[in-house]
Amino acid sequence: LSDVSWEQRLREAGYRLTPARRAVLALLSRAEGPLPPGEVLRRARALCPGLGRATVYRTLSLLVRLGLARAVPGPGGLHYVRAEEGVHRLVCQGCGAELVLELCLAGGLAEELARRYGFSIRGHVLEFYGLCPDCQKGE
Amino acid sequence: LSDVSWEQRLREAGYRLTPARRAVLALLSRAEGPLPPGEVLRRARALCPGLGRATVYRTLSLLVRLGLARAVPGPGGLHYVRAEEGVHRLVCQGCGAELVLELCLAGGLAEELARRYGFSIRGHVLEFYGLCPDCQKGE
DNA sequence: ATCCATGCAAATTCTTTGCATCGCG
DNA sequence: CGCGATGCAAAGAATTTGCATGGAT
Repeated sequence: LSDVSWEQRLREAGYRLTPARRAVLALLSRAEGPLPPGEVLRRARALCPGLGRATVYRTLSLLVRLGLARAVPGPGGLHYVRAEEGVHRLVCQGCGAELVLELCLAGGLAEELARRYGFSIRGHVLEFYGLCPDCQKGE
Repeated sequence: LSDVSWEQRLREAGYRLTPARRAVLALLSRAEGPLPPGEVLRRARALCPGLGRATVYRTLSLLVRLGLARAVPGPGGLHYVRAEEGVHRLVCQGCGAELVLELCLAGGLAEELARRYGFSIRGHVLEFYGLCPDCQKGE
């Protein structure tokens, strides 16, 4: 998804394209991983000075509703990532270390689910949980 | 995972087996899906009257650390499920409706990840996000 | 008997809401 | 211009922490 198609999707759904939304959108695009709302605010202010906390929350939940972003469990609550077709992570339960995986095996499955349940599938999350080599020692 | 093996795992890790922990453990076992902490408290009090809110939070995060439970994104924050080998859901981004899926396709992959990254894999989450038939109309 | 775990309540942090104003379309 | 979107501040939830007490081992 390019930034342009994001903007189109907002418009299609009847929402306005504002500096605040552009900033959050752009920020999530560049982020290297899931971010908590507070961090989204901090970083987005570089792109949109004076941005308010409430707007970040409103924008994040709008983006999730539209399928442009996704919430994943993280330290201290929900973290947000740009919704690509799939999110694939390997997370250590000991230290929280996180690896982004390059695989994808859910494509065909998504189609079957769409058929079977009538869902329009927008994306998926595949996360593996375990202990990294270091944390296995401490166990 | 049976309740018994949960208890053993707590002990192995050097933690005490208390009524509060037993209650939360038992509750998650019977739950039909992920629950928010407040709901865990409400239900667990049936099994352990006088259970405190703080204890629920402490217990949930302990269970996650030990790999006995897992946090997933839900309305209003994190929800918790008993960690089985895998969690598989189909979630509507419009209304929050949730279907539990019976499939599993991650088994072989887990082994490869263990080999490649040295992780000890304890479980996984596979979630599909989209719009249910009803919410597609409103779009 | 020893400490870990608990319950309570306060402190802190996170999220939502109300409302006047601003600015996109 | 009109109405949706914003920022601020206050309200409301959710989560964490400190500490004296109770209970598991």
